[in-house]
Amino acid sequence: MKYSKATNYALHTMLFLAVATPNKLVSVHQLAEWQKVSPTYLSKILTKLVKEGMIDSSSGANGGYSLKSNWEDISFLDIIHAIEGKSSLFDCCLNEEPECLIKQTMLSAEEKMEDELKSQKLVELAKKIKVDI
Amino acid sequence: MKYSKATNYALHTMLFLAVATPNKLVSVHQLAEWQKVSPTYLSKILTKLVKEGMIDSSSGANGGYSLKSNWEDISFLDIIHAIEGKSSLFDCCLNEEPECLIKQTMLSAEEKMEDELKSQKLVELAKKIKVDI
DNA sequence: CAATTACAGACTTTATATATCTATAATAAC
DNA sequence: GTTATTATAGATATATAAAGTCTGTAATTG
Repeated sequence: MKYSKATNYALHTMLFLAVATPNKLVSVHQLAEWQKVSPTYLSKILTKLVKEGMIDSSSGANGGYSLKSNWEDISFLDIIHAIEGKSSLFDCCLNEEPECLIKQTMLSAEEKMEDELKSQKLVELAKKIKVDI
Repeated sequence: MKYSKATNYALHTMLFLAVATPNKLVSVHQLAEWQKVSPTYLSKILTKLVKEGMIDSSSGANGGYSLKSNWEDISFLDIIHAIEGKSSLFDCCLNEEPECLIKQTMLSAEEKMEDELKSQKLVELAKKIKVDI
C-alpha cells in the first residue's frame, strides 16, 4: 500500500505555488519540468485540484495555475482526498458488514491519520520554507 | 490507496484462530472455504505469518495452522506489517530527501495510524466476539 | 505405502497507476 | 482576424503490482 505518485506531484505542486508565487500564474510546463514529469500527465492531476476548488486555471498566453483566495485553509487531507478519493482504506472481504470488528478497528486507526493530515495546513509548510530561505 | 485483500484475509484468519480454536489446528482448506478464496493463495499468505513467528504450521494428516503461545501480544500492526511490509506509505518523488517537509508531514500522520494499530490487540477483539456469542 | 497437509516456484490473469498522443477550447498578443 | 500559447478532454498505450492458478515437492499421520 502506497500513496500514488499523482498525490506526490499534487502535494509538491501545491507547496510550490504557495511558496514561490502565491499570486502569479505558473504554467504546467514549468511545474512539470521542475518535477521531471510530462506536462500532459501533470495537467490531468491539476485539473482535479481545479475541480475541487483549490486552484484556478486560465488558458491562453501567460496563462497557468494559481492558488485560490482561500488557499490558506487547505490541508494535506484536502489535497490527498482530491487525488486519491475519499473512500476508506479498508473494506471487509466477507459479508460481515456493518458489524465487522476488523473493519471498525481499521477505520478508527485511519481516522487518526486523517485527523493529523487535516490539521496540517499547506500554509504552515510554506511559512517554514520561506523562513529557511 | 487500499489495503490489499491479502491483508484482509490475514486479519480475518488470525481472528478466526483466536476466537474459534485458540489451541486446535485448522487446515487451510477450512479457512479458505470460509473466506471464499483459493487454498493455495491463502496458503501463501499464511506462510508469511508463519515466517514472522505469529502462527505455527504442521504438515501431514490432521495438520494445519495454530496460534503461537505468545499470540495475545499480537497487534493489528504486526499482522499488517507481515503482509504489506514495513516501508512507509509515502516517498518523495524529488531528490529533496531527507529534508522534504512534505514527506516528514506524511510520515508523522502515518505514525498516528500505526500507533493506533499497535494498540489494537487481536485478543481484545476475540474477547468481544466471544462475549457476543 | 497411501492419504493428507503445508510449502515453493513458475506462471497467468486482472486491475490500476502511469504515461502518451492527438485533438479541441480558450485566451492573449500582434 | 490570425497566430501563438496554454488548459482540457478522450482515447490509447505501457508498466507495475495484486490476485489467483497450476504443478510439483516435502513432511507427517495412520
